[in-house]
Formats: sequence, structure tokens, C-alpha cells
Amino acid sequence: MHTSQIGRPRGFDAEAALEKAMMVFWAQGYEGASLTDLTEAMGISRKSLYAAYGNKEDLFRKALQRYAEGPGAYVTEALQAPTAREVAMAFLAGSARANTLPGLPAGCLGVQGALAAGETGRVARDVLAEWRAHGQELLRDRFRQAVEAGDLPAGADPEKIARYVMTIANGVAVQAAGGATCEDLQQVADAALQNWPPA
Amino acid sequence: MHTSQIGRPRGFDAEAALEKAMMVFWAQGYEGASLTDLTEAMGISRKSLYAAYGNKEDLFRKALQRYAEGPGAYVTEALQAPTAREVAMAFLAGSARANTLPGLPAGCLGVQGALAAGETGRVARDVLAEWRAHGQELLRDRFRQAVEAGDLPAGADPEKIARYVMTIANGVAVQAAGGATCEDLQQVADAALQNWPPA
DNA sequence: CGCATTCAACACCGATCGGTGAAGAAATTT
DNA sequence: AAATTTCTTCACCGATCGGTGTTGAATGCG
Repeated sequence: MHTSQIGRPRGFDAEAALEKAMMVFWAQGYEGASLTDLTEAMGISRKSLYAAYGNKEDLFRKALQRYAEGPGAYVTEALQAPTAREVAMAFLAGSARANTLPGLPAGCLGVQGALAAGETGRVARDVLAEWRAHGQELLRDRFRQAVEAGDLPAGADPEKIARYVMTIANGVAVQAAGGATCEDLQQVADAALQNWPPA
Repeated sequence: MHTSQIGRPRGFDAEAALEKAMMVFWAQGYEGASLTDLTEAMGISRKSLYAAYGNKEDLFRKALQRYAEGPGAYVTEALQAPTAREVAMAFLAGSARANTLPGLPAGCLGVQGALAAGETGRVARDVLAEWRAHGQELLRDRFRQAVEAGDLPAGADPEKIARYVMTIANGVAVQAAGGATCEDLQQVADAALQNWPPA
């Protein structure tokens, strides 16, 4: 990668095109998104796509990264809340909101992008599973820290609490894909955190 | 359809073959399961498949029905528990178990079969969404009945409670697809039902 | 200018997709 | 046994899959 550009610069906004690709993967899943679907949505040719992003798997990885920094940014934001309970509340509220954003696909790219897949989608499926596991580890580490700070009872199990909260978020994603509203899902989030920490 | 058979009878067990097809759809999703994958697992030819089950969509519908009567039978069983709380407990315990059955694909066919899909998988996706919605309606009706029987408080919202319980089950399915164990998920179920009914 | 690089567009690649047509064997009827 | 029907096997269909090679114009650099 050179700092000084040589040759004709690309004639499209790489970030904007990636955003379009993200939405196609989000709505149709990795295997359900064909190169034709992608290039038409991104407004570029196949050649430009491969030159700018690599192959389909690479594009999917970059789209997921973009998702994490965009609609999925509520995760890192929630982790910075002052107390463990506020972390959980912000995480689930953000989940309810991000999974039902108007004008964007319903649900979560990290869940419906490739939960089950054939041979061609196996890499994408594993990438997403690892991504979800990573998010759960971030929650667990945050709850560990809360135990040490006395914010959670000494006997609390951070891994178990993280799994509990993440399971709700996963369920919220499936519900959103089925048409549940943000209010519906916020009610679920409230109910799930009614007793805290979960036994 | 005639009662008396005419001509050569089929040379394979249609129920056993359907079970195999169910497992392929379960593990690979609708779009990820090719006809070659299906026929190889079922041990029959393409021609036999089309003669016996129709097309791929029809086969998927029959596989889902088979799933509901087999690994998914815990749903109807749970609905028969004597109290609303026992219904919810049996439903989530069954979910934890059915999503982690040894020797079978992890997760739930109704969730990972086609959460997001391209054009070719749109029908399958809608079939599954309707299937999940139907299960949620069964829960809602059971909880309505519990309110009338005084088993749930008069102010309880059956629809909200059903959505809460189903959201946990959906999350359990995603967690199972990511490798969570039955014990992990049973802990989540216990925590989710710690306060009942959910506020 | 001239070199280098990327642009857009399009045909094309082998492979695979879901789905069928043809042909002969096999089993049940009368 | 003859007739009928469905079986199985295999090749094949057009379409689409992800990915590439080519071409000629456009735009940056030195």
C-alpha cells in the first residue's frame, strides 16, 4: 500500500458501497446474496468489487466489520456503562433498537448472516459464530470486572450472566427477523432484567 | 390417490428418507442444502425425490413437519403441563435439550433453516417465520387460558409472556448453533424464569 | 508528454444450481 | 402370462453460481 496514489483513482465511494453490501448480506444472508445482487446494490462492476475488496468472503468480513462499527456499535457503547446492570440494560435496549431500525433490514447480521450453511458458506458461518462468541466474552470480562469492583455479588458467575444476556439478545434478533417491533422487544428486555443479577 | 396400489411400489422408506432430508436442511439451511446433498443423504435419486415429495420447497415443508413431530415435539408436550409456569419451564427445558441432541445438528431447524434468504429461499423463510409465529400463538393461547383459570394474575398479558418465553427459546437456538451445551442453556432457562410471571 | 494504474463494460470460464426426458427393469393388477 | 404402472438410473436442460480475461478510455504521477 503506497501513500501516494498512482493511476486513476476509483470512481466510487468504497465506504458507501460497503454499506450497501452490508445491507444485502444482512437481508439475504451470505449464501443468499449473489454477486449480481451485491454489485447491483453497490453500483459497481464485478471487476471493481474484486479489485477493491478481494473475493466474496473478504467482502463479507469487511461488511461485518462495518456492521459492528455502524448498527452494531451499541455493543461497545453499552460496555462502557458504569454498572453491570446498566451495561446489561443498555446492551439489550440497544439490541432491541438496532434490530428494528427503520429503513434497514430487520434482525442482526451476526445472527442471520449465516446461522446454518452449506459448503460454500461454512467460512462465513464460522466467522459469525466467532464474532458472537467474542461479543459474549466482552460482556463476561465486563461482568468479571464488576464482581471485582463489588458491583456484582462475590458469588456471581460472570460467564453465566454474559451467556444469559447474550441469549436474550440472540432471541431478540430472531424475533425482529420475524417482525417484532422495538417496543415489543424492549418489553422483553425489561422482563429479562427484572431480577438482577440473574440467579 | 387410490387405495389399491397399481404398479411397482417404491423401493425406499419414505419416512426414513424424509428424516435424512430434515437433517440436511437443519444443518445447512434451505439455500445451503443442494439437491445433491439431499439425494446423497437420503440415498435416492433425483427422480425418486421429485416423485415422492414434489419439489425442493415441498420437501422442505414436509421436513419441517417431520421436525415438529420429532425433535420439536417438546412444544406440544410442554403446552399440556398443568400450570403456566410449568408450561414455560417444560418449554424452555425442552428447547435446551432439543437444540443440543447428540448426533443431530445443533440448534433449531425453525430458526436456522432460513432466517435470511435470497430470492430462491424466500418461501422457505416465510414458512419458518409463520411456523415460529404459530408456536408463539399456541403459548399465548395457553397463557390466556391460565389467566382465565386464575393460574396467572388477572392483569397478566398473555401475548407479552408468550413473546418473552419464545424469545428465550429463540436465543437458546442461536446459542446452541454456536456450541453452547444443554447444561449452559438450562441455566439460562432457569434464570429467565426466576421471577414468574415476567413483569 | 508518457508511464502506470484503475476505471467501466462485457464476454466468458468451469462448476453447480433446481428440475426433466428417455429408457428399461420390476412389481402389481386382471 | 399380458397389461399397466411406477420404479430406478443416467444423461441432459437452461440458468445461475463465483470468479476472470480483455479491451479501451480515463486519470493520476513523474
